[in-house]
Amino acid sequence: MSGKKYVQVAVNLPLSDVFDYSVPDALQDSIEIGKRVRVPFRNRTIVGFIVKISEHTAIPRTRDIKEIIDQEPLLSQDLLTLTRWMADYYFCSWGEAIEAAVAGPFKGGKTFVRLRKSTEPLRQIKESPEAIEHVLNAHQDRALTQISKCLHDELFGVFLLHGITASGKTEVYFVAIEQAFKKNKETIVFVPEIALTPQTLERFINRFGKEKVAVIHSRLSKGEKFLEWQRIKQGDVKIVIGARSAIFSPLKNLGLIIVDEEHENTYKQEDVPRYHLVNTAIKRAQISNAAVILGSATPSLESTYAARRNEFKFIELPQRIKGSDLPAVQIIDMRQQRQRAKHLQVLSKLLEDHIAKCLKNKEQVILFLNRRGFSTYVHCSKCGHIMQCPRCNIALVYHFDLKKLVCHHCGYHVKTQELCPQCSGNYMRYSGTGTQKVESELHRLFPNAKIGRMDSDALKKKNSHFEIFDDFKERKIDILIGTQMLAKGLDFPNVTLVGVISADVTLNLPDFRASERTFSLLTQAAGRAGRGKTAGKVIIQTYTPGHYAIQCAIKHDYNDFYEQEMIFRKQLELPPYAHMINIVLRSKEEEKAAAAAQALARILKQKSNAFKINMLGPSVMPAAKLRGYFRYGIIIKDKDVLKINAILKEAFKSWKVSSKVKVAVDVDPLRVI
DNA sequence: AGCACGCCGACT
DNA sequence: GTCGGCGTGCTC
Repeated sequence: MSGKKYVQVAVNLPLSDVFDYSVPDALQDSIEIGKRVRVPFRNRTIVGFIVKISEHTAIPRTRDIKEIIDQEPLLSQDLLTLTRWMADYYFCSWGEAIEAAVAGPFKGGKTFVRLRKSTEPLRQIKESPEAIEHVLNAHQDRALTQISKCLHDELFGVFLLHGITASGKTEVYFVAIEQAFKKNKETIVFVPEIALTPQTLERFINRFGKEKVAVIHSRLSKGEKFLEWQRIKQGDVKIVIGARSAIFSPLKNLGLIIVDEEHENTYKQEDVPRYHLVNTAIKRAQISNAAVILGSATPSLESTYAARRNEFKFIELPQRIKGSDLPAVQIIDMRQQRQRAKHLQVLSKLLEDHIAKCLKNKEQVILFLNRRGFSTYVHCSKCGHIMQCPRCNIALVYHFDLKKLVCHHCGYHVKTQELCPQCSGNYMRYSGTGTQKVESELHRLFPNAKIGRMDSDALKKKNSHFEIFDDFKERKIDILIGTQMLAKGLDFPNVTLVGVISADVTLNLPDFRASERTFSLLTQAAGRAGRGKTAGKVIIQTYTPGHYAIQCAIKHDYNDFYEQEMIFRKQLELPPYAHMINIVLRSKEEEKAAAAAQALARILKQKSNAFKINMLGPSVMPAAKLRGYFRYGIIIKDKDVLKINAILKEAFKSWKVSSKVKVAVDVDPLRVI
């Protein structure tokens, strides 16, 4: 006869503690770690997760569990361990981390989703297994020798696969997956959301068969997500392809994790828990003794730094697989263009001529501009009034199709008006260039060309991610203009010219990663050119041609860029030399946010006597006002995130934040905005 | 995060 | 008197 049992329950609230509950006799036999329960919480009932079962409790008066929701545990011990680590590292509660790990259809305590046969995510994809000949070149072969050893020994290890664009990284992935499969181990493959196209999935399915592959991404319905989750849980699936959240797939014998385009910023979750997939994937692999392959043509500085310190094993694919050369990159100094023409041009003469030549040769063109809309800046030339977002105080962007001014931060929009709201003068000027203006300029210059636009605005309208890509692939479009989403890993063999309308847009952002972003974007963009038989050409327009991010991109020289950028990072003690923890305090009342930030800073300063905390601020955030909130920030830089988090936890315990002030902690932020 | 409790001013 | 706005504290 066993005694009374207690369970520790984690709840999806920003409360750091777990809560002890007693188990009524009737439920004694069904309690299990990883199951969800309904528990009384003050005057309401909430859903929580059982994380521990014990015979004792330190709590004087526990309340009974009301109900056990699941027949089977929703989360394995491995995933509980992973989420516990996430909570510690990314400064959230265990319950919040677990909630992120629970698949869509189970959110909010939901139990069952009735599934129809028709909701099979891969149904549209035609299976056409071909006998592809997998001839690996010497570099690929060498890469695999190292990875194979790790897979064979079933040991944890991280490989950084630095392969230039079109160097055959995917084939390396495929063979590694096969080797894991031979060991009866499963693989998770991460690709940036945009690459989760039918074309990508087709490659995997043709290689491994529909039965073994599951797909997880945000566009699946709840029913589809449930179906995929269930297939994985039952052990039917050997390969999961997905976006970020696939890291929580309920695989039992995880052997390999592949993160393609590991430098991508979509791998960082922007809301709680603010985890980075690469870091989290490495942790999960460590828990499961699995191998990790991080692949990129432009690895993050963090990853290269880790590789140089032998924390990751470094593998290089320095040649394009078909032997074609990397495209020639030419810079156009827009300062001189400006002197020549009175009017500020969108396209330089040279770029215009090259486009014309391509069109004549029936070749395709991709143009990049990392800015949506038509005019990015609207002001009154009489009184100087600038049209700004009232909630964010940043310039509104004119959208031609909507005839509206739009805030790209918060989505606020107003109809355009003829007269200046300040002086009522009729002198409103529209300046600055967005993708829509480039599109209209192209129509003017090349009236016979078929022109497509690919940015988040265009996608909303088309409601399909792939239609434009398909049209482009089938050559129904001659010139495709788009934002950075166009640069990512896509393969259009008939593209011979890539033009970057302005390399300065990303370079001039108030962001310590601006150079890294620019170099990466330019390199990736250049990689879209000349993937077929005809050699490619890349033209970059810029006002800062001497900048090393641009100069290194021309030379396709990652290492040179790395060395130069690391000097700057070292001087300012920026990542990867230290981790950053960004604390943002926001309030609708500016003084409250400022006061709270100062109070927190004072407490941290006191603690810094004992712990040596390297703290910046409190200071007004670069985007000081956002969505109507005034924002103050404190940045802490340290090599040891867990140590800082422990100190922060202490600080928050001893200090009560006013309910009018909201606090957000972002560990390893991509940008400090 | 919610929600209750308790303290103040203002209004039928 | 009592409605309600807001600061404070607690949730096993």
